[in-house]
Formats: sequence, structure tokens, C-alpha cells
Amino acid sequence: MRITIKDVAKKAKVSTATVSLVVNNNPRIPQDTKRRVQKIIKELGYQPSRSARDLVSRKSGNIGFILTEDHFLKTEPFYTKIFLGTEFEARKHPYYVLLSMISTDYKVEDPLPRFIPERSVDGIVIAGKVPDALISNLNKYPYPIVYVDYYPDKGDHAAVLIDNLNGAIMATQHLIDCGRRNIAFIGGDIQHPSIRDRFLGYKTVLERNRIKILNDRVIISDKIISQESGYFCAKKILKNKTGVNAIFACNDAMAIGALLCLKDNKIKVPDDISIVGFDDIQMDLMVDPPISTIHVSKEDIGSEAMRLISEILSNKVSKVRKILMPVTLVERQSTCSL
Amino acid sequence: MRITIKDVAKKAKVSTATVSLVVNNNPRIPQDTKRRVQKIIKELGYQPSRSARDLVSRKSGNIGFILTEDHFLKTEPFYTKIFLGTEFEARKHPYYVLLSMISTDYKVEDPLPRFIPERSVDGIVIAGKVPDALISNLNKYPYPIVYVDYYPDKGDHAAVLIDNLNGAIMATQHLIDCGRRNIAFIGGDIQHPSIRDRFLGYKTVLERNRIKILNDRVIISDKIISQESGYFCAKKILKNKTGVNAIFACNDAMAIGALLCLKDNKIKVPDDISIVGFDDIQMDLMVDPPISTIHVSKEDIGSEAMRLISEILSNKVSKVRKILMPVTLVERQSTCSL
DNA sequence: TATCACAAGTTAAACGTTTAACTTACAAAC
DNA sequence: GTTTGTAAGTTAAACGTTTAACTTGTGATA
Repeated sequence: MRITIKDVAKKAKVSTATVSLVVNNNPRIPQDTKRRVQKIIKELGYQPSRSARDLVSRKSGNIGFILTEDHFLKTEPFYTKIFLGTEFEARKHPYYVLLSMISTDYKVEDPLPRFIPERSVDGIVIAGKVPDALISNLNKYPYPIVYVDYYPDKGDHAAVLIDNLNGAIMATQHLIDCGRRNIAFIGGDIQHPSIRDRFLGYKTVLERNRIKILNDRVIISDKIISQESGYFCAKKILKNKTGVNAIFACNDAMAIGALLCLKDNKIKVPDDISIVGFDDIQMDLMVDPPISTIHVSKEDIGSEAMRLISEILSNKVSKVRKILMPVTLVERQSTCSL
Repeated sequence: MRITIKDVAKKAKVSTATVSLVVNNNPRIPQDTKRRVQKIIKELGYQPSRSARDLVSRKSGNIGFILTEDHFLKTEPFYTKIFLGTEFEARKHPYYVLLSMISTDYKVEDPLPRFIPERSVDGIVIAGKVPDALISNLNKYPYPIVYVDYYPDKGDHAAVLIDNLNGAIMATQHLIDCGRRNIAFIGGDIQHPSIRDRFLGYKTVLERNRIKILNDRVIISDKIISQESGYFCAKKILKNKTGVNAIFACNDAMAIGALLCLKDNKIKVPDDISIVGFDDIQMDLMVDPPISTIHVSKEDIGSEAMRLISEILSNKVSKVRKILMPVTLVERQSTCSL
């Protein structure tokens, strides 16, 4: 038989209400009583029942964490690290995290994660870009949502985001600090808010330094962002022959692809062309030369998301807000001064 | 206000007991009543409260899924896929999955995942090798455990395992079928039950074919299993100069490391030396030539684990048992006939 | 006609908490 | 000496289910 609050109450010769107040740290209970009860709780190994608590408080005690399958299964554990941060932070809060993957091509008629209709979560964290169909299905429910590294176009959303603009500015400025002014940008999926901001940062720095933005130095692939598309974009840049001596890639995957292309064309990196990426993924260190990049702390993003949803659920936050997570420049061997 | 069983009962003009019996598909309720009640449930959008259910049934409705951080964060999403399978299968069962990572060097004094002391799970799935300290801490609790792709030395455990022995036999036999008899084995962590069985399969096939097992063709690294250790082992084999014309690597990571080493030494793969690995990881297709290997369905392993723990919890299973998941040979370009 | 079996449902307690409202005792204020 | 205030608890209802035990009605059986 499970040890309940009644057992503790009986042994401590107080009412169950008192035990409950002790457990919940209510200031109405004086120190000595509190300590006495706490001692007995420890002796008996009492653990409050979650379901009983949840029942009376009309909470579930769970947070749903949703991402698409391909984000989760990617070789680079980017979102996995974000989840790790969320789960780790949750240990300090009264929440468990229910992780659920949805199909990358989720459609309106597809079922939502079971915990949604079953009302087994109090709030939701959505990591990475998800199909609009998911979002519109979710809107039928009253759960507060925190977006991570993405947010839908319309509407006002709570979100934890990478400071993409600043990161892009740091990256591009770094190339200029290396004495390079013929800087190309390679990217894809320009609809994505993150990529849009990274491109914006690039343009900002060029303008700030009175460098003309040339169309044949900006290559935006319409294919999915990947090593392959990076390779392809770099190829185009070489073909355009505009004397590029630096490339800012919208992320590390593309940066690595570009690096491979340059190597295949016997172009020296970083001397002839320097490359800087974005994200600081593990692969950066496994290529030759290691890629200079903008470091993003994935775990911190995840924990921040947990903190935000927790605040929202305890009504500490009056207004929806977006949090920008700071980034840092990591200089490695893919960039050098001219 | 939430729709409760009372609302349904009132509208259907029955007692809450009847509604409950309908929801739980009790045969005592005749078809027509059942349908009538179900219709009203749908109309009102009634969803039973989990916490109320859990409270009265003394269950938590959760399964804990535990793995070490490095397993989860590995570049190759091996365990991530297993988790995905578990989570997917859980949708058919009355369980949610709580994923929790523990430190790779977990010690006895470290805290257990919060859901353990809080009694918020009904059973546990442990994926991959975990420190003994974790297991001994877990033994203080009465939760049934299903191990996945690993199980502790002592004791009788329920486990879902890869059929490593058969896989190793298939791999080695495949090399012999290619007309190769000078077959090396490279591996590491020979204490690990999986590696032990893979080595055993190798020896079995050689004996079966009356091939002598030579010590300088069996290289067991004492370093962690990885691409690097694979490279290193292959180097040793070349140094030993025993005319090896095939290598069976204990997993794909080592196989790829070996491949890189052979390429660096201008040895032709698959012609001079054929290589076969184990696991079928994504990287296999990204190297040149693509690696022949033993395919393991990670998702199936995960779903099988969910099914097993679910059976154990519903007492359908009388005896502890181990389930061996079948594997298949995948022939790619790293092996060929002599 | 009385008895019995069974189908179809109902009643009410139990699960383990939280919390608003109440009680009691004691000290301070008038 | 009465009133008032407060500290330190207690009482009891409520949260939303499940389920053992009970009731009621109907038809079959002796």
C-alpha cells in the first residue's frame, strides 16, 4: 500500500491539511511544526500522488514538445539538444515533458499527438518549422504555445529565437574585418524567418560598409537547405566569376557543402575564399579546415523555452513575448585575413 | 468548465457508471444503449480525465524511457529512432512516454530521473548500455524494466535485442560467399553483450568453414567504438600482413573508419579487401563505396519494447523474456566476389 | 403460483490531494 | 472585563473517475 498524506498526518498527529500546507511550503505553518512534519515525511518516504494533485488542481503537469520527424532524425542533433535543454530545465519545474513527433508533411486531416485531444498537457512547445496544418489544428485547443527557432507568419506568438540578425551581422563583419569586401551570401528557404534575418544581417553590414550588394553574389537556392545545396550554390558563385573572396553561408550545412565545392575546384580555403557559417554544428570540426561560425547554444534555447512556458502557465507573464538568444562568433580555420 | 462524465450521464439520462462502462467497452452494456451514449459523448466532446482515472486505478499511465546523454546526442540517430518507434507504438496503448537522459558517467549518488521517485511511471524502458550505478539505484523501486539493445550481466531481464549472433553469421558468411577466406574481425568493448555475440558469430562461421581463427586477424581495440578506432584497427591489420582480403567490423562506425584507412593506404575496396559492417546507419551511404552491412530496424526495436512493457504491465506475460529482433544483410559496394 | 436466473442498470464508496471556511486559544487594546 | 485580532490549526467539500455490491424488471422453470 502506498504511503498517503493520511499516514503522515496520523503519525505527526496533525490533520492532512497541515501536511499539505507543509508540503507546499505555506508560510502559515510555523517552523517547528514544519520541521516535525518534514521529518516524518522523510521517515515514511511519503511522495504526494501526482494524479490526486492534478485532479484537484485541474492541471496535467505535462508540457507537450512537438517537432517534425525529419528535424528529430537529422544527423546533426540540433533539435535533440534543444529538447535536452527543455527536459533538463523541466526538472526544476513541476512539469514533465511529453515528446511527440509529427510527420513532416502533416495534413489537416491527420491526428494530433494524443496528448492534445486527451488534454494531458498544460502547454505546448513547438520546435522548428512545422506545417501550417498543424498550427491550425492546434488552434482549436486552448493551450498556450511557445515556439522555438520558428514562428508562424501571422499572429502574435511567444517564441524563443536565435538572434539571427545579430549573428549574421557578426559573421559578415568578421569577414570584413579579415579585409574581405567581395562577400557572397548563400542560402535557401528565404521564407523562413531565421534565414530572412540572416540575409538581412548580411545586407545590413554591406550597406553599413558602403559595399554594393550584387545579385550574382547572392545565391538563394530553392532546394532544401543542405550540404548539397551549399555545394551547388558555391558552384554558381564560381561560375559567376565576380572575384568573390568570402562566403557567408546561411548555415553550417551549406558552408560545408560550399567548402567541399571549393576544394574540388582547387580553391584554397581560407586564403582565396574564406567561409563563415551559422549554428556551430558538430560537423564543423570534422572537415578540413574547421569552419568558422556563429555559435548557438541549443541547450539554452531549450531551457529558455521551458522557463517561458512555465511563466506563461503561472500567469507571471502578462504579454506575449519573443526572446532572442544571444550568439557568439567562433573563429576557426575557414576564415583568415587577406 | 470541463465536460465531465456527469454531463454525459445527465444528457443521456443514465448514471455515470453506465457512461463509464460504455467508455471502457464493458460487454454488460447492450449495443443500443452503448451507441446512444457514444453519440452524446461525441456531441459534447467528452474526454475522460486522466488524473481522475489514474487516481482510482493507481496507475500513472506513463512509461519512462531512459538513455545516456551521449547515446541520445550521437550524430547517428540510432537511439533516437528507437525512441521514435517506442513513442509511435505508445499511441496504440494507454501510455505516454517520458524521455529522460542521464549522464554517461552516472554515479550512485546522482539523482534518478524525477519520475522515478515521484512514482509517475508504471514501467521503464532502458535503451543502450547504462552505468551499473543507475541500475542499482533503480532496483530500489518496484518498476518493471525492459532493456533495449543491452542488458546487465547478472539477473534475469526482459529485453529487446538485436539478433547479433545471426547478423554476424550472415555478415561473415557473406564474405565467404564472396570467395574470401582471409577474414579479419575488428571490434571493441568486448564486454558488451552485443559485441560479444557479433564476435561469436564471426568465430562460428569460420569454424563451420574450417578456417583457422588467427590472433593477428582479430583486432579488439580497448578504446571506445568509433570511426577512429576503426581506422586504427585497420592499420594494425595492414601492419600484420597476413594477407587479409575481407574485414568484418563490429559496427558501421568502425567499418567506415577501416574504409578510410584502406583508402589512405591505396588499397582497393571492395576488390583487394571487402568490408562488411553492422547496424545500417545513414553514413553508410555517404561514403565511397557505400558500406555493405547488416540492417537493423531501429523503429521496430522501439515499438517492440513498448509492446513488451505493456504486456508485462497488464500481466499478460508470466515469464521474463528476451526478444531477438531479426536482421537482414544489405549488399552494397564495399563487398564483392573475388 | 412461487422460485430462480439473468440482463440492465444504479448506488455509493473510494482513490489522494487541495483549500475555503471555520474553530480555538491566547494576547493586546480599550 | 469585554472586545478585537491573530496565529495555528482543523473540517469537510470538491476534483472526476471506477467498480463492487445492490436493485429492479422480465421471462423461464418447477
